[in-house]
Amino acid sequence: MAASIPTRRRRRGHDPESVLSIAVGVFNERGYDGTSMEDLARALGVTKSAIYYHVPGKEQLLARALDRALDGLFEMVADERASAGPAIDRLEWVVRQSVRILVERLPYVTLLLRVRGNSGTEQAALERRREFDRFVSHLVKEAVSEGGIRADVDPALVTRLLFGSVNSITEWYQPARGGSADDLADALLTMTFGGLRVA
Amino acid sequence: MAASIPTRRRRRGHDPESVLSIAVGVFNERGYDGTSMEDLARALGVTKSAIYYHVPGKEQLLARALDRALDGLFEMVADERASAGPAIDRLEWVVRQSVRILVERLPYVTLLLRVRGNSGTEQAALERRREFDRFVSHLVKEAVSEGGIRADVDPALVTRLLFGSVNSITEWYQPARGGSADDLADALLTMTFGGLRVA
DNA sequence: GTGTTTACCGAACATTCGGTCAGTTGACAA
DNA sequence: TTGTCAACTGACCGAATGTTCGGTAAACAC
Repeated sequence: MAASIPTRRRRRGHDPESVLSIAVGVFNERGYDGTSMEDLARALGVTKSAIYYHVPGKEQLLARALDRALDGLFEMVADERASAGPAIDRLEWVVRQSVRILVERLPYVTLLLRVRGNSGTEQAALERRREFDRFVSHLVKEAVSEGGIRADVDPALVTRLLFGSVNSITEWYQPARGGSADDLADALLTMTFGGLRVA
Repeated sequence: MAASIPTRRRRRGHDPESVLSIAVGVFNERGYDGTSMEDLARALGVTKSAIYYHVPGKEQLLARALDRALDGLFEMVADERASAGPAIDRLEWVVRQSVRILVERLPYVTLLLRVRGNSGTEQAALERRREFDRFVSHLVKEAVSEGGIRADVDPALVTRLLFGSVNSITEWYQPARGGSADDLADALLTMTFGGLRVA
């Protein structure tokens, strides 16, 4: 007789990681403030109080999720490819990597982009995000002054419009149906760097 | 004397309109779900219960705000300039008008773009919004097949990236400091239609 | 077997939520 | 002077909120 069929032997069981990933999913569906611990409990298949065995509370869940997104962005900025070479090439690389991170860590970045600063946790995340934005903005300015980007546009404005397009990916991208991160980045760079209009 | 026509002398105080515009401001600062009626009361300088003298409740406030944004978009779509002429020109016009509406009705559109469908009110707004998106998406497809827009990009994808850029305006535009809606639209169309890169 | 740990439940906590209602105020008309 | 009425207050309601805590069944270690 087959000694031990290990299926369903072990009790299901959550850990902080699985709680986080499921919670972030619900946060993105209903919004952080619109999500109650009861909602999370239902999604996890446990009672409210069980959540507190794995994580300290709702806000910690948010903090961990936001860090996961921000850490990705800052790891990229630290890469030498973000600091060496022609600014236009660095910008293209940063845009491409941003799309990659956004797709890889989709739920976490989605959550980050919806943060409004309602708590200390959110304000801290906003400040880190602004630091990233400043980095990119500086890059665009360099690209303009190096002649890689047309000079008849305001660099700060272009940065915002460009990353508005990048960040919008969180609003509609579905990993199952959409193309790869590279395909996305190709389309985005074609439009913003090359232009849509047929000459 | 036919002076029975009531001279509209108003006492100091609020009306449904002023309550709405202040409420939408708070909704955009803290998020709809993150805003309590107590928060609104504080911003209005009255007690919670005074709000109910002017409006039926919190969700009605949201519904009215969302309609104000959506009505603007659908009025534009109904204009003949959205339906007649080369698709590339119609698209440019729609983008330009979208920017204009977004700037004119900034707080209302901002609120609309953050709706996730948590209630019947929100779901109804989402459905109207999707209808608008479908209109624009169709316009891009036409522009591709008419040869106005390069054919090596997926029309649906381009629509999303393009309007991701447009919609991002709500995330950072400040009427006091930023340029006019026309300036914004110029920069946006320069980037997306003409391309950033110097040839 | 016994003891320990893991993962959870159910009840309760104080607080806040959106909303109701009887009553008050003060500007105005008569 | 009196009455009207728009605009508002303050007390309150039941429900929902995030969180705590005592207890417990199952899995594991010995």
